[in-house]
Amino acid sequence: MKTDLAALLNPEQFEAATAPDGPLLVLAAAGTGKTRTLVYRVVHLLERGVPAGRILLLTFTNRAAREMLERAQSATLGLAGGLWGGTFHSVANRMLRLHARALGFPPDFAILDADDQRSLMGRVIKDLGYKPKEFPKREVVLSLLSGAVNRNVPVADWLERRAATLDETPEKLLEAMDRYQAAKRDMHAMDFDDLLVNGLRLLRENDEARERFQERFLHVLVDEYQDTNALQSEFVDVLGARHGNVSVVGDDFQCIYSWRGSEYRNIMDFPERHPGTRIVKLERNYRSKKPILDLANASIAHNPEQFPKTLRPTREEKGALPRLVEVSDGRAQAARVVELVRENLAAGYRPDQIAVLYRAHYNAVDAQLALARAGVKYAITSGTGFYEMAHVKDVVSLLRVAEGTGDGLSLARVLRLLPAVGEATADKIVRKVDGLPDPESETSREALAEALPPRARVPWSKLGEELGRYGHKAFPERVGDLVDVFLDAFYRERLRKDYENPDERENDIRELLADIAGHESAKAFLSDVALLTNLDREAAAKAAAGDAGGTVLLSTVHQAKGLEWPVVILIWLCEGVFPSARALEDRGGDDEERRLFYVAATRAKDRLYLLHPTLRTMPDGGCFRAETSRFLKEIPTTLYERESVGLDSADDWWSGGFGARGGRKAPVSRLGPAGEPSWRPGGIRVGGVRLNLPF
DNA sequence: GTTGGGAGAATTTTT
DNA sequence: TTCTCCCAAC
Repeated sequence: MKTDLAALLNPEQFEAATAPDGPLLVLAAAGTGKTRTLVYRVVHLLERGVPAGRILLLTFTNRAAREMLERAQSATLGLAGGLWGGTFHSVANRMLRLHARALGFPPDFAILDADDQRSLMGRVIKDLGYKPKEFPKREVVLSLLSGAVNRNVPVADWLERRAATLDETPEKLLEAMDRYQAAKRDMHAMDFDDLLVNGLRLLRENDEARERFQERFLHVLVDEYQDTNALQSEFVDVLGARHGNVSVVGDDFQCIYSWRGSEYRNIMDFPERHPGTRIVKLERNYRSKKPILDLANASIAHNPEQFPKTLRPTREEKGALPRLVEVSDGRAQAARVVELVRENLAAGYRPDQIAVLYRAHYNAVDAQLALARAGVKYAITSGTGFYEMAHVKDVVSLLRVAEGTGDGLSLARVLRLLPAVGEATADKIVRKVDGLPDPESETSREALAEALPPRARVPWSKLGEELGRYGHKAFPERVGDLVDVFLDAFYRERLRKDYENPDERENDIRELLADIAGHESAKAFLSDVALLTNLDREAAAKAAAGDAGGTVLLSTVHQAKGLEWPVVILIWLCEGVFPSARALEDRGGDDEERRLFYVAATRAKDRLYLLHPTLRTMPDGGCFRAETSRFLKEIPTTLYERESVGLDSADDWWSGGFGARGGRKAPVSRLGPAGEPSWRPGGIRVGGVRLNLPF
């Protein structure tokens, strides 16, 4: 029985979902059922008889891919099995694993995450003989390189364009970048950008691979197309060239990734690059009440150069005006957030119907603290993901060594965990064993042990013996055994010495083991561990928690994209924070920040709160006046109501009554709390998301 | 070469 | 507050 799409979709959505073969561009404003339409297009294709294996669905987050696949799967009673869906990075990864040799890589090439990239670049710069202060920071060099790569521009040209911002000659920068690229190649490793670059190169240069995938994918569908960069749009074009069935969905208003090379012009140029494109516009908003849309529309109207588009509300019930809340400073803001959360809970909303959104992770600190103290359950999407945490990466490196897929980096990482072994010793050994010891060979292990300082030999031999047995045990037990020995031999002690929360970290490792056991094999886990993000673990953790009402979510606006909540509390609407001062330095930065504000506002269904502190405190304890965000000032005052919470409501912290902190009548120059963390946070961790309490 | 203490800086967004 | 870097002592 076929799904009755006409009954489920409005006429425009229906047109998009059931459009005949050929290129299709769906311009979908926020909350107009974009994802729904794309899901039902997949459903339509499947029910029309297109085999799932011949459909490719590209998204920007794994979460989006998973959600869409699940929905398609249930709508078609399982027809969607075998459909390829995922981020550009993960799909490229999948293709590269199948054809790695064609590009001179082994199929089990490693993927460097941001942290690996940093250390590799740091090493390159050091090897070139620069002292840390003589050369731009490794992050700067990496981001320049990435900027060029993602725009598909020669690095030299890109450096020339950025000449004004450079502290070093292009020649020296290029030298460091070349060395970095060569080092990756020597290690048979790719970084995130390489997945895109090499994925595209594979399709362009390797006839077999190109034929295979072009033929295979009868339909290519792309979500959030406005966020594609030069590499990604070409990737789509090449894949779709054979059958010409490329369906893309996007909203130029919501392009918020141009800092990493996204080109919203891709979406405007799509019809030119794909002659015969059918264009469908979705403008009926099903999400937000009218006052929220009015505010969002008024804000985005300040941006030049967009496809003209107006969100039309379908929810005609009279909603409350968005409320602008002025507070004295970050702590008062946090207190107000708690009150607003409580008010809305009292009004009948569940915790998971409320979100607190902000520009940057660190903006969440105050609110987090206040919610924790108030006993409100919340979850937070933090900056460092589970798989990026040092102790998790230590274990992953160990696994790489055991599986024999390790490179010098992972061996060095494991060795450095031994007592009395530092960078130099580890490097010496890695060079000696040429990056890859044979864990099964006793002589190889002994040779390695000889190079170790005496203190490290006993712990190493314990681990070495287990490594020797590793290959003879079954998965996943062998992983558990290995990690147990690793912990007992020396790692537990290391955790105790280096960190304040060794037990929590050991728990993370147990969690990691459970995760690994959920995979088909250790190798399968290793091949995509770098691509797993904290968002992926979110749903799993939520399901595991099994909370009926869920939790209030704290999130950056970027990570909130594509999601919606009845109640949205947007904080830190100050000049320099939102819009971010750094972002404003870039060309078009103002526009992009405004799009980000638009995304934030359109997450709200019923109620939108816009908070802005009038004071900002600095890390050193000083403070200064914070200008109201331009995004608030440029909106007609009739579009929101104003509530002022002056210093009086912040009096409690002033007099020390703020929670159990034990107040101090602090002068303005020292607002930082001075108490010790004697309480436990009331929040939960979501997936890899850790509560990093600042004190 | 390693380790630990102390000084100084610091906060954009993500695959 | 934490992170990073630098320097002196083992």
